[in-house]
Amino acid sequence: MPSQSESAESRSKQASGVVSLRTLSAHLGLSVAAISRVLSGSPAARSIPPATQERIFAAARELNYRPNLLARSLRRGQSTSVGVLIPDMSEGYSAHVLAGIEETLSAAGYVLVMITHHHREEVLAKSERIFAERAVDAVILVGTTLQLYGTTPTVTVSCPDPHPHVTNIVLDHARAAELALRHLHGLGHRKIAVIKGHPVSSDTEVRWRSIERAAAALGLPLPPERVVQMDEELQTNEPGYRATRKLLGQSRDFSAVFAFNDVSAIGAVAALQDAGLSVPEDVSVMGFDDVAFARVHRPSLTTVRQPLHQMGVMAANAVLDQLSRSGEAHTAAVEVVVEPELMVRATTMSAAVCAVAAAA
Amino acid sequence: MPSQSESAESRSKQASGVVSLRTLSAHLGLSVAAISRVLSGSPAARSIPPATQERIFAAARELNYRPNLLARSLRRGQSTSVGVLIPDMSEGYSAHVLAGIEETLSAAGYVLVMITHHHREEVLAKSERIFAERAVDAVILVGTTLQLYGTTPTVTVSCPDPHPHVTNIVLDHARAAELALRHLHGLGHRKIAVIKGHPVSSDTEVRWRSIERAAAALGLPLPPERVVQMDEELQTNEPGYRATRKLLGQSRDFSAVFAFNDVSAIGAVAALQDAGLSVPEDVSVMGFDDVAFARVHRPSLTTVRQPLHQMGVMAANAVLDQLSRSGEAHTAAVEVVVEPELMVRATTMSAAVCAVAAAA
DNA sequence: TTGAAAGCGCTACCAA
DNA sequence: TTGGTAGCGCTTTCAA
Repeated sequence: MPSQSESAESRSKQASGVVSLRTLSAHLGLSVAAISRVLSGSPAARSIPPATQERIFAAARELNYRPNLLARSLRRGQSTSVGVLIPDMSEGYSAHVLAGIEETLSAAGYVLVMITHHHREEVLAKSERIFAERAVDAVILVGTTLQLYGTTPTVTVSCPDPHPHVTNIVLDHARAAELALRHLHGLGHRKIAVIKGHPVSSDTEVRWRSIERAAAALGLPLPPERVVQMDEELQTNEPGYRATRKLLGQSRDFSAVFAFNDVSAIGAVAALQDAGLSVPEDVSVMGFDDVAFARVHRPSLTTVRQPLHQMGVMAANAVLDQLSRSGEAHTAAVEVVVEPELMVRATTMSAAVCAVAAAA
Repeated sequence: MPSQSESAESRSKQASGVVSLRTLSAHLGLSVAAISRVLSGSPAARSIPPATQERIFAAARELNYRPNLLARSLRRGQSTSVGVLIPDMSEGYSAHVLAGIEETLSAAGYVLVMITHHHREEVLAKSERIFAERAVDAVILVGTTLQLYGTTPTVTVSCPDPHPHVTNIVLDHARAAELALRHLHGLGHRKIAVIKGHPVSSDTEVRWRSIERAAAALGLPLPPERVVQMDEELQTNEPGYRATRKLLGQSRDFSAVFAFNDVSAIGAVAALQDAGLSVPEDVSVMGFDDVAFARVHRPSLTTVRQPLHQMGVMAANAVLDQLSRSGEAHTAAVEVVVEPELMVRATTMSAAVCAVAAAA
């Protein structure tokens, strides 16, 4: 009824049907400020009587009020959004990590600003602009060479370049290589071939160095003719297939193949079979990552499991943690190391062992 | 040098280091309005001399100016963001569609506001609030029962409920069923078992009805004992494995299995093999979707291909199309029908056929 | 050709 | 306990 409110109401473009604080203000005869305090859960709301608060909540519900987060973000200087830079999203590795990130951050009310770069330099360069324009509160990089975004809190997953102000979630690569090679060694393998990743993959270098060290520790030689590198970053089995063909051309003097990841391991199995070898009877194959189809594939794939989903969750939590105490001194460099796990399946089991396992 | 600019400068919180139009204004001695016109590519910029424009661009580059899209969105009443509601993102189907959406929309300067609902009712309900608060310009629903978001332009992919104002990208299910059954029929199969999808999957009903019709047209009976339904929505091979076990318990009188999707087809292959049957010698198996591992799996999976990536691209383009002519009358209901494609691979080839194919 | 100013919806400061 | 109001950074009329 207050005519003053009426005029405020008509001044606004209510024809558009958007319910703002002004709409509620006119409806309730209360100030915009009071309503904002109550609905945004501001600490200042404590000084407003419960009866009034209830009236405000009721009106908000009735008129279906939605705060405009763009306006809130502009005012508060934070957008409750997090930038995510990832090579790809339609393949296993990224998808698992991304799911963990998404789940955690959206539960906390955040929204993702996702960029998939497909390892293209121009997209990486553009990412800074996009994140800045959208005013993301933080950035998560997955499997990507480090990009720095000024003072924006940054968390990385499996990024090769450590940096004093960036939290990095990394696998214990030394342990991973040890698990894999020790397992093969334990099965009696002494001549092990290795498929290195494509140079563009962020884990390629560190993985290879870890394998070299673990092999040396076990006294396993890694002569050049038993090492091949993938010629493409494609997330299909083809690069692994081709790499294994090349390997077979260089040498047949090996009894096990340690592939860069699961998808290339599947390609390796196919190439070995096409060459008339059987897996695991003639050659054992070991994958890496434990993506969904590693278990599903026949023969099921022995692999070193990276807890990818959990790594996504950890990255998201690291972001939330940094954002929650953004007033404090810059946190020291953190490297969160996660543990790999050996998943023993059919591709490293002899037929006899398989039968026993199936019976169990 | 203009002291007036100086004061404008100092009034602002330049200590924060954020370069806004005001910063540029102070730097250049030009009005905020003029700079905005030039940098935002407004048509009004044509009335500004090239020399001045160049000066403005130079300063923007030099000071690394980034427009604040939050502020722009607030002012313009559109956010250049699109909401995407999807069951899951870490499995094949959604990931392929999502990749197409992401690729297309991010090339157009849009950002996604993604919600994964995992078929949980409360998340679906919450989605409206999230999209409204973030002021998305449009919404894309993937494999989800229709949600209506007021006047927000909406495009759906594989959604069961047509609606007069919603563009729906759908597969030609009749054609898909016909392709699959005709192929099996052509191989001589007369007793075909079917694994129906879980009731929660948006394609389950329409897929089943199409199969019934195509089977009738070919004179193929579908007795209840040769039909099973998946008991879970999980995107692993397990529901398909269990369904096939159940099927084998009900009947062994079939020579082919048409699974609901690729992942359940893989489960079916495993279950058949575990029951001592070989694929495709004893039983042929047909999948649906053609996700990445259908080709990679051994035996490789014959399947009905949905152009999932392309469907994502089409959905994104439909959104862009609607947004570009938002002044015009509401476009009529559109149903974009995409064509399935039969991918013949090993699981429906007899050993003899396989050998021929491998030689080719 | 350029600038002043209103205002998008919100929050937070300062008064009352 | 409540309200007025400045202002986040931007675009866009309206004037000059």
